[in-house]
Amino acid sequence: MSEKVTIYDIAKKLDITAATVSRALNNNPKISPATRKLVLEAAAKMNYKQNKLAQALRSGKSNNVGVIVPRIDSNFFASVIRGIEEELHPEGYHVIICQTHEDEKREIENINTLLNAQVDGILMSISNVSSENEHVIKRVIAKNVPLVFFDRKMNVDGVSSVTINDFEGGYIATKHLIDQGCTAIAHLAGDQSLEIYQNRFQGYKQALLDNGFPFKEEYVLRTKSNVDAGIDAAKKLLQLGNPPNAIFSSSDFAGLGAIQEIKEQGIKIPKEFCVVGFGNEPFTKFLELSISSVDQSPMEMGKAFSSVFLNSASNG
Amino acid sequence: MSEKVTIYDIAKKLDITAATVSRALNNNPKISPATRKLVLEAAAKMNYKQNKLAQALRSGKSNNVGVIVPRIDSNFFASVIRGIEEELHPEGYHVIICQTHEDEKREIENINTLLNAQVDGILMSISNVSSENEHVIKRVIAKNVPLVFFDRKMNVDGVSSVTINDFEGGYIATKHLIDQGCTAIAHLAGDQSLEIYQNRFQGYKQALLDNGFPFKEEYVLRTKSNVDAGIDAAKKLLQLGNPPNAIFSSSDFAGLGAIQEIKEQGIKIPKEFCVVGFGNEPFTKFLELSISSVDQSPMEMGKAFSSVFLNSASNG
DNA sequence: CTGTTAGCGCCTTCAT
DNA sequence: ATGAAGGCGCTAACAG
Repeated sequence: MSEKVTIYDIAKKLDITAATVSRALNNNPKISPATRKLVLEAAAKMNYKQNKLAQALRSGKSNNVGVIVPRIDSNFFASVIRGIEEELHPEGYHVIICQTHEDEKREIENINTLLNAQVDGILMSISNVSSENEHVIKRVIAKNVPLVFFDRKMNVDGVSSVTINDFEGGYIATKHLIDQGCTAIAHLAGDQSLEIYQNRFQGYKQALLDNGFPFKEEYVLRTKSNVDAGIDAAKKLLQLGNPPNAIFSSSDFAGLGAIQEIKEQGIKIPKEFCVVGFGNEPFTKFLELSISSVDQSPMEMGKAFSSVFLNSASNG
Repeated sequence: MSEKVTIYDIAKKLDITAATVSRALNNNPKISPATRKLVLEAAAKMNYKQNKLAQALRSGKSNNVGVIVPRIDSNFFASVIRGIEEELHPEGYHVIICQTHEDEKREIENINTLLNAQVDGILMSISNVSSENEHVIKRVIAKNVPLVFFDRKMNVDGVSSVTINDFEGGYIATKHLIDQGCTAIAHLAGDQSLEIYQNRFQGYKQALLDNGFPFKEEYVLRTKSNVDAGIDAAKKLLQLGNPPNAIFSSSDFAGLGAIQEIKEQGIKIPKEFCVVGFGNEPFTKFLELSISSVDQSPMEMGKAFSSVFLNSASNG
């Protein structure tokens, strides 16, 4: 039953003050080597552990950062978090996870809870763009808590963001299909209120334009990022009088659904039809060339956030 | 610049005491409806947010739980965490993530940091069984911090654990292969110092025995849980004078590697060779029957932990 | 029903 | 180099 050991316990045992113990423990220069040694030894013997909570209250610094993602069990988000954790752990920070499930209320609620928990920074991939959460986000800024967006962002003054170049990604993906000899390329566009999807869409358009292909409105379908949405979309596309022979999907999941449907209809992939996804979910690696995917390098994003954060933390 | 608003600020404005404000905010029965209303309104107007840190220090309860996993970017662990987060969020708890990368030092370090951060509970999938970490774990118990193992566990008095029945899983997987007509079944066993791998191995043995198949030592290879290890293992097995025609792999990743190598050698899966994995990484779903996998239901594990934890938290 | 007091564990002036 | 004192923000025990 090792009870709580505080600096007072050490002080009492050594017949000195808690202040002195604190100084010794914190490598304060104003202390004699002798007492420091004594304190350190006693601390070790008594198995003293600093109470981070008290320190946090005192210093106003919790050494925690919050990460808000739609869901954690997606390889992309998990990898981002891994990147953050690996970078920040050595600096003494912890990572607190929040999920929104794309729900705006939970998103706002999560920001507030993290603020109440006095996190030193917040990294988020926003689910919704609305005046509601814009309001909360402004409060984060007012509180001087470093906020960084990643992947899906929102343009707010004073907020950095870490994204890949989605325009370029969309461009490359489309160009890749063109290079493969595809002549009629459809696009599964995501939620167009989110900038990343807009940009991927623009990249797609630009690639068509630059390579002399016409842009056809009926080849663009807005889909959710899941397998079923991809199946539906593929069905619709294949029913067109002049169906496409390739798809650039904004999402790996939708792309996978499309592939399933296309195969289902007896069309050979990739001989007769090509699909490129976006996001690089690990399953894309095992589909034997039937789907390529633009890599978002999530680990790198996580690490990028960490340096942005550490910077603003030390300058703040 | 919305500065920190404390209960003292509210108290001053209303010309009452901080204690009264606190009571009003916490729905303490001993307070007049009138003052409560006043306080609540003022709090809202002044945009007061409770400082959880202060509350935590005061109450000795941080409302955080720590989760220690080898890595977070594995679908299995991510799903467990998702299960925990979903269950615990409504109860006001946060989830703090730590990764060990299978490193014993980081494992011990993580436990200590979580303890220092005053978490209310710890859920961990241990990487190593050693006297070192057994020592730290005993300290967790001594501190009365609820500790629950999941997936990979360790037998320590006073520690619950949440696992699937690995023995049964191994048994079912092997039986499945036998039912498919496989006659020579090899086993990629994991690290045998971990109980889950021992149990899967035992399940494998038992299934062979119960169905009249001989157990052959040379059919059992200890492998790490990654693709390369699976490739190596398959190479060795196929070089045997009497090679197997099926593999039960303790790990999906090793299983995948084995499949790659087997295909590489021109052997048809699943016609000539069957592989069953364990863990249910999502990619197994897209391999068109070439690999089956035992489902570990990670979300359920996460939820199971949560109820164990909430129980001990309320009884503790 | 409300005010007073005290302390959670730590650190940091201000003295000495 | 060390001690004394106060406060981070909150709540619980004790008065009244």
